[in-house]
Amino acid sequence: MTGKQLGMSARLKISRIDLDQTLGCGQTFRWRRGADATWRGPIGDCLVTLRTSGQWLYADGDPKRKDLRARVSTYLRGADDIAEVQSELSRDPVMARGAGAVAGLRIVKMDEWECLASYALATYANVPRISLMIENLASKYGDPIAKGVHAFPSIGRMREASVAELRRCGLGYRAEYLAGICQAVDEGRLADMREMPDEELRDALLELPGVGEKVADCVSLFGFGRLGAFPIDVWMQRALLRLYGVKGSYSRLREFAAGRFGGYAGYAQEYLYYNERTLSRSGGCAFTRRGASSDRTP
DNA sequence: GCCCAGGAGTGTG
DNA sequence: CACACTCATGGG
Repeated sequence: MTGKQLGMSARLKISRIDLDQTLGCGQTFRWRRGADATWRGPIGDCLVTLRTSGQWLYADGDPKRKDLRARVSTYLRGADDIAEVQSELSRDPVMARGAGAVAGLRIVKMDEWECLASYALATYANVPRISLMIENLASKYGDPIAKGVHAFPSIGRMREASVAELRRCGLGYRAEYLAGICQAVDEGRLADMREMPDEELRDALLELPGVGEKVADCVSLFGFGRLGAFPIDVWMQRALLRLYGVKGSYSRLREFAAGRFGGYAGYAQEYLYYNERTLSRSGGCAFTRRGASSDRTP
């Protein structure tokens, strides 16, 4: 093929979606925002550019992909009923006050393997560095899918790499964990895990080296689409203390969240995470503990 | 230079 | 059960 390809375009209706909230909140690591408010990133082996206009979401991608619309819709969980999510969560007064400000945030549905490997690297590192580690791995082991962009590497391809080689991608001590996960998991195992009930899946993930409760919950939520999962990191500890006055062990906070947020705890978690990390940085907290907006910075 | 980061594993009280 | 310590390294 010679000459520039315009690429295939698809138009989707995904209720209330906000790409900045959804792709910039830190749940996923490979999307980049352009100055024109477009977002570019890989979905599997397809590089996609997204933009919103009015109530429509436009997706541009590889012209050879006939399933671009389906891929994007699945990835952004277009079938989720956000009105119902918001309604359910708003039985909690704190959520009732702030959830509307983040109604455009959707949990993503990442590829299971990409999610597992990515969050295994996400321990004790900030989001920019996690992105760096992943891009290093992709450019070294992933198939090229566009100029300067590589797909996330397959399990098989990454399994062939030595620990020392992985470490050279800047993984630090995480290299051994990733290598161990590659040994313990294959496509068949991931397929089995898709069929497991939530708790069994969580236990299966916890058996993997370098996977603790927080990573297991992230992978359950963003990789396997279990919306009841509630990952707790330092930001969530702060949010739960500040907004609900609760603190304690992981299991204690987890039980609090399950009782308070139910089956959509994953959405509540991401709402609070986004609020704590992004909104409170600029002094514009959507969620407040009590009173309408009395504790906002004027 | 310093502190922090979407923690987990291991050992100890 | 709760802590304390270590792990390796780039970002802000």
